[in-house]
Amino acid sequence: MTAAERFHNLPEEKKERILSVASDEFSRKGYAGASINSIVGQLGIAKGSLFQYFGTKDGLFRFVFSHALERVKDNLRVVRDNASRKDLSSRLQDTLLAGAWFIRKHPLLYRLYLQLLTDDTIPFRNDMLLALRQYSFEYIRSLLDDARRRGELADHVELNRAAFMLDAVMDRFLQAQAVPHMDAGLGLFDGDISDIRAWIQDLVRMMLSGVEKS
Amino acid sequence: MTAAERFHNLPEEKKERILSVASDEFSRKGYAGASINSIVGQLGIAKGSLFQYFGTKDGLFRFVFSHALERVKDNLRVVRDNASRKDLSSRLQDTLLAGAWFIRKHPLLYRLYLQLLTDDTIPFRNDMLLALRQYSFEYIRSLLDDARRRGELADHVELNRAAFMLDAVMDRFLQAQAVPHMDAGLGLFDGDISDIRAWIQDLVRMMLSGVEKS
Amino acid sequence: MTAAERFHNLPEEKKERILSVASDEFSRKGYAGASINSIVGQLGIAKGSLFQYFGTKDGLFRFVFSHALERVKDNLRVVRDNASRKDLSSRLQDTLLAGAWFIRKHPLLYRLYLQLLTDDTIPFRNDMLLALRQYSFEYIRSLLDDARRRGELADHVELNRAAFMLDAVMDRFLQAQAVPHMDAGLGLFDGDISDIRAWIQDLVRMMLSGVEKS
Amino acid sequence: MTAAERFHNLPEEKKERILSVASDEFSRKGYAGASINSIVGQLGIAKGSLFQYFGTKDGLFRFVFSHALERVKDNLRVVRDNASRKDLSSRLQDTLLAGAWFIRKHPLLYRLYLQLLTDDTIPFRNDMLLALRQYSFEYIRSLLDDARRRGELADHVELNRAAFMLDAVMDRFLQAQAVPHMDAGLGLFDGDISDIRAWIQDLVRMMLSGVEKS
DNA sequence: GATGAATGAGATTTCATTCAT
DNA sequence: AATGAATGAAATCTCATTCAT
Repeated sequence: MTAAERFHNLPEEKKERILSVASDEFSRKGYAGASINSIVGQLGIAKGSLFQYFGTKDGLFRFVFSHALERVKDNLRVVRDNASRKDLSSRLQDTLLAGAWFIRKHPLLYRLYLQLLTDDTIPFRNDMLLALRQYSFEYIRSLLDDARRRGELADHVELNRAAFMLDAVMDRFLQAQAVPHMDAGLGLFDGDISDIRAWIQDLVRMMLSGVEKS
Repeated sequence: MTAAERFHNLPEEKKERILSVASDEFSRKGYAGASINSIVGQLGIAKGSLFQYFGTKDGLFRFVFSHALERVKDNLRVVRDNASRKDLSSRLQDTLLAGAWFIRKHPLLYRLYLQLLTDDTIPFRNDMLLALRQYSFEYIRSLLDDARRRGELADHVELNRAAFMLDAVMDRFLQAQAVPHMDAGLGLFDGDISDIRAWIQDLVRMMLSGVEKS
Repeated sequence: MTAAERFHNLPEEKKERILSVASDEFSRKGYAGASINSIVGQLGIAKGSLFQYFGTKDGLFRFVFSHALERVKDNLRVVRDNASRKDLSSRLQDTLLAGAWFIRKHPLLYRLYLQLLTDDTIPFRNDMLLALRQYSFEYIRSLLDDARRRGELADHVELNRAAFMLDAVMDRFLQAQAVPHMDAGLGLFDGDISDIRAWIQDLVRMMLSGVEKS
Repeated sequence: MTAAERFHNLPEEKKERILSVASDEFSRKGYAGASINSIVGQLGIAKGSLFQYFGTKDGLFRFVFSHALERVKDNLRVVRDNASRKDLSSRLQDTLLAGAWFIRKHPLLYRLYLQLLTDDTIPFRNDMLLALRQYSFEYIRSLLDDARRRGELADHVELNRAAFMLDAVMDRFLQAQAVPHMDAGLGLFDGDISDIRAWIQDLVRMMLSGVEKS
């Protein structure tokens, strides 16, 4: 019986507690800084048990990360299906709103992703990061492809570059929900989720139509 | 004599070598993952010496980070002074070009900054991060304030939000120079620096005037 | 019901598989290096089961070892009975041939014996080792006693010393069948079993020239 | 500075104590059974120090083993030089006597060698074992080559087989000095070293009757 | 009777830090 | 001022063993 299977057989409640504590530890301290001792201490289980479930620290990190990624995909899938008939602006707004809501509910997951950007010591970092960026980029591209087909985009717009820009702004917007100080101390995102609708609308409008006087 | 003073008295060449190796280690492995052993091993100096110069690992990291920040500020100062008379589009282009050039020359410094976003174990992380974002945000705001004064911006544009968007796109653009895979594997930035002028022009045009068919 | 009884009640096929895998593990890695995890992993049975059969790691090792010893005794018994009428030279040759054949068929058992020579941590090691050496030594002594009775030996030959010498040479000859490199890389024993008859004849002739009545 | 160099710089007395305790541990418990904790406990030094000197457990074992091997070679070299003019019988006697004396003085070293025979988990075991057997075998061969040149050997004697036999008997004789019970409980070697001269003479006579020109 | 989850002691190894030379 | 030997806490990981199901 493999390590992963052993974990799978645990009661749902225990699995969730373990994932939650481990996500917290990794997202707060990074891969190298995270401590198995600290995790089992918080969980109140034996050190050996964690290694029965995941084999190594790498194994635990990978499990935590892919679990998080699945959650993100689930979320995006729902958004895409519900919004497939609307115009580009509405779909971007829906995506951002869903993303913000998700991140506020699971702030650790986003921070896990940020670890990937910088930490060379994370095993399989490159694979994980590439998979993630491709997933996000291709989602945006599919929205733009639809928009072009419907004639919503100016002719001169090159889709890869536009996708890059939209991805960047949306990603930073989401980052600001999870990482303190990313709004430069302006307190832009301290309120509850309803306050950010106006932000989202304005952001999408600026991206789509610019800021210059015409 | 304090630790910092001891470091200050070293020959310039040695100081540079120490900073360079330490930056490399921290930016690659993060704060927790970095190893003093590895640093002194690469440098070929005694472990005790490093502690004479910086007191603790924290002290070393802080010194490395603030040194990097000073370099970034130097760079931006030059850009600002040289470009103060141009219009918003030109100034953004100049900034992005200078940033890209800087990051390609000092890729480690940017990765150091990314560490700050995620690692709670970094001492004084919050202070450092806030200082950094404020510096960047205020730079963009000053560009926008000038543009409004000159009547270059549409009336409805709210400056904080616009600054946020510009900051986001530009930051991601710079990120893509330093972190592999951030361009989703499209190889957008593999060429040399002259290849990205077209990118920068298009990016700035999209930010300022949008992508939608008018 | 005792642990041993529980094992005894298992189907013959299963018992053999367990003994074979355990012998392999112990003979390869020594007592301390052997891992119960590895054994049950290879067997595909539950860890708890092994402890039901043998109680402890010690118990398993002791069982494996005495089982092996019984096999050796069985083999020698057959040789002794079949060869009781021949002269010393023929009986030594028969013994060596039977020994070589046995070791090629059960190489692990011989290596198990070698473990005993060195590993203080093996439980009851001294008892086991003494029993084994006595068994072997007395077998040789009995051959020599017969030879003296038949007048095959020179008068000056002291039987204990002669037994020691014969035991030594024969043991090393057998060792060379089981342990790679004991022939100093000459490849003396790489061929199949028929190739070693000449070796055996020559070895016995050299040994006996020293003790036989001329 | 490498680990080995660090050890080299220690005061002679300390180095000897460390080697002695480590040899004892390895030779008593085997590679896997030996415990770094136990070694540093006996030495009264910090665990980290041992790793500064030898890097890993493997490194420590290898150092201990090659140190032991050098001692053996030193011993043999002295014997060979002092005895080069004598006939085969005298030289074998000298070798055995020197070997017995050496083993009684350093019983651990011989037991270290026995570990090699059986333990697959010892790093570089095959290389070490082959080197050792070749060294021993070639020493015997050189004695026999000399003897043949001097016309001391019967024509029919094949040198490899004769070397094998001599090596075997002598090795077992030495083994009996270091491993209790190898004399089958007869107490043959319990006395002091002078008692074994008679043994040696008789052993050599028996061995050579088989190979010498009559 | 068989299972395998749980355990926690103990294994090897790394680390930042101190301090005598 | 520079060194690097010494340290011991803490890291990851393995292990034999127990016991409820």
